[in-house]
Amino acid sequence: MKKSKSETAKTRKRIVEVAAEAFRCNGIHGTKVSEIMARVGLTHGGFYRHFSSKEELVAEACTASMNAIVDSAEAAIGGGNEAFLKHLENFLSDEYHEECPGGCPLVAIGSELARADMDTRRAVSQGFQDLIDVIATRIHPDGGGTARDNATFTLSSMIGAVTMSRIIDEPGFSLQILDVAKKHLATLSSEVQAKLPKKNIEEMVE
Amino acid sequence: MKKSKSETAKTRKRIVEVAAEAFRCNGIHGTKVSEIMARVGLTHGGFYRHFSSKEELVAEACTASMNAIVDSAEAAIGGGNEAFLKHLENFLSDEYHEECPGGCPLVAIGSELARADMDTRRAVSQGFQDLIDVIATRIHPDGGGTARDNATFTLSSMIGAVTMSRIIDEPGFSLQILDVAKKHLATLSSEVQAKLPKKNIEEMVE
DNA sequence: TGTACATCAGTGAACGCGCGTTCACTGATGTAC
DNA sequence: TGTACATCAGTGAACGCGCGTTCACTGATGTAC
Repeated sequence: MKKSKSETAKTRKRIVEVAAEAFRCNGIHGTKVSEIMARVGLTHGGFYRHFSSKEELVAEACTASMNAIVDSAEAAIGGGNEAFLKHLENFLSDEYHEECPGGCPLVAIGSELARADMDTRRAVSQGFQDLIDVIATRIHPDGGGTARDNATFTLSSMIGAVTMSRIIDEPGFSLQILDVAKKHLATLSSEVQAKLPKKNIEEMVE
Repeated sequence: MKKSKSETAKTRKRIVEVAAEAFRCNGIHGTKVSEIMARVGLTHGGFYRHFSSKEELVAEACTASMNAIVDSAEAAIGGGNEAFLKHLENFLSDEYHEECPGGCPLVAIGSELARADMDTRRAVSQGFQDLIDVIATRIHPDGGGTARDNATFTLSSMIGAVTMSRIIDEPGFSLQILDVAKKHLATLSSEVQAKLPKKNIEEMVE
């Protein structure tokens, strides 16, 4: 049953993708290696041809999840200020409703990540910094100190809001938490627009 | 080895206290029943004289953790506006450094809570709402709509900041995340003071 | 190009450990008379 | 008040299941000649 190199690589990638989604849905502890492999269409024994341990997979899956989020944020930046705001607002809605596929590991497995091994935390930290950079660039093109601070606060407060909305057992209140966060997002955005000369905003779109 | 009723109750309470701290330190999955009992000074077998399952203990431990936080917030409200602000700022410092005893479960085990059973989530949700009430009262005595929204955002953004500061593997950046959140806390506070007539603030102290 | 051998992705049974839970037992305290 | 029995918190061995990991084996593909 030997496979070609490209097929092997494809399988490995598929395992990472499936794992990333599973971890976000059910947590790291809540996801079995055998479950991931079954979802890929393989048996669990073959897992160790691709990874030396579950931990190694966790690190790669988190990297993949973070990269996906950073990429989509970078893509959204091309759509102008309002489109980017919508993109952020989306994070405060879809996340909560769909729960599974399009999630942010910082929210979905946040407290597990704080106790994860070095590689995983490093990967996730890098992704967080990248996200901040993207948002800071949107807030102010030179990405200077204040813009970065604002981006940091914006991101961490969004993460807090979604985290809480998922813990709360009363759907109406969950939505309210997200709505309040959205309002603050809008406030920030209008402040930014008021401060920046219009042409700067145009330039930002590059 | 039969114990008096009050002794039995004391033991049970002690188990809850120890468990609450252990869960916050090492997570729910990361804490063994036997470990909790050992720390109380008992063997694991006796656990089931007090609780029907680990899950039941989780719910009670979370209730205890949340109650402690709400109580200390309520106590801080008596110290005036500045003292209360300091209290909130503390949440954004001690939490991060001491990591263990004085922690908030919403941060320490946030993503595990989102997947916890009904009783646990209900207990934690109640605690969150209580905390919001306390903060809203401080922001505006009648605790009306806007005050509650502000309190909600304040709390959830604080939770996000501490959550992220614990995930990030670079200590300097962790502190920065917390500092940025503190700055926003101060901003909110000064806005509140500017808006409220001074006597109202005095009255709030009751 | 064709043949023989090496490689290695994938299989599925089995291992081994951890951990929640159970259980027979102990013995100190509470209770009934 | 004193005595006999019942209760039940706590003990520690054992159970049982789950899950990460290992391993002997298979057979299709890659490689050497």
